[in-house]
Amino acid sequence: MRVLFAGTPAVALPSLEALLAAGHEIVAVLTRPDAPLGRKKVLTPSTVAARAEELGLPIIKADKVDAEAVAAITAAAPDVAAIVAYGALVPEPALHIPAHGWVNLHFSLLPAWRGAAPVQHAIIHGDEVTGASTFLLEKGLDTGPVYGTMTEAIRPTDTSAALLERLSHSGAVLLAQTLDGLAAGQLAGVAQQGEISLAPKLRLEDGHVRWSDPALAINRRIRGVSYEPGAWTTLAGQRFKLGPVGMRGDVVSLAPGHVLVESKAVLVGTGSHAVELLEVQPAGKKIMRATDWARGLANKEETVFE
RNA sequence: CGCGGGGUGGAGCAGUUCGGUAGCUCGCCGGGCUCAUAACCCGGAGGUCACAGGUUCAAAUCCUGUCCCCGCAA
Repeated sequence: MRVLFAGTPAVALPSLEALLAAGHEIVAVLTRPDAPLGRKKVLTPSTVAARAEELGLPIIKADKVDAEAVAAITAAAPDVAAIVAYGALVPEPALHIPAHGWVNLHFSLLPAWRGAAPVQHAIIHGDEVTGASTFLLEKGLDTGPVYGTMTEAIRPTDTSAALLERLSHSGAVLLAQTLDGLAAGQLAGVAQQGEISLAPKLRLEDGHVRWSDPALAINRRIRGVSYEPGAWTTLAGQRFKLGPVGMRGDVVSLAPGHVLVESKAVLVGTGSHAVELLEVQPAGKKIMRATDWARGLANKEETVFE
């Protein structure tokens, strides 16, 4: 089929590759415009744009599907649009350009975790299983009929970044299969059934660790917000970033936020038992092992996170 | 010129206010103790103190400029 591929970040890349490998004709790639990246604000093309460039595919750069984008898409005359983490909503009129509509690869088992950050919310919520779904895009947010799903176990140490990486590959296979099914005319969408939950985009504040929370909740929150927007606490009023932590159920006497430096481990008290810090990043410093950070601490006994 | 922190042996830091050739906790190498060890004891290697210029008898430390890293904000 003639496919319009819409996607922006690295997580969309496996899907693009899978569709090409499956023999679909990518008539155009819709992606978000180059954005300033990092402190130096270097204008950088999206991951998808960069790859599409290499492949010599026609690229449509738009931060939203406006009249100009609609014209470009129409001109490309796709039979179907495949959309994976494009980064903006597709307005109603554009949904009807391809005969088969827009097929979205979403990283949850719909109707669970509708929204921009399904993987993150699944981890924070403590789900043991998640997955990916392909469905027909319609006006409502992630509400369309589902074409196919695949499941993926959430490992106890999974960060959103790691889980999303796995899902981006397994989901790509699902997306390719879905398009194959549509091309063969053998696939019909099924209305979403089950408990609905919402997964709005995470804010910086979502990464703020509350030490009075139970260790398990803290562990999940940190993994859920890693790599973006990142977990943090404060130390002496300054931002202190946290990598995933280990669980130390044997230490229950440490007050929330208080730090205990052992010879080979750095522990922090929570509302339940202690957690072990593994990688940390104090303000103004590079990311470092928690044990290294603790080595340079002036007064270890008085170190308390707010 | 958005605000701020920082560049000191392999790692994390102290020392910079009040100049006088470098210290702490580790790691590493060798030896010892031990059934054994991430524990302990003894010894050792390793640093042009980011870079350049300046002041001075003398600069990690004072002055000027440059590069790089990071937190915040956008």
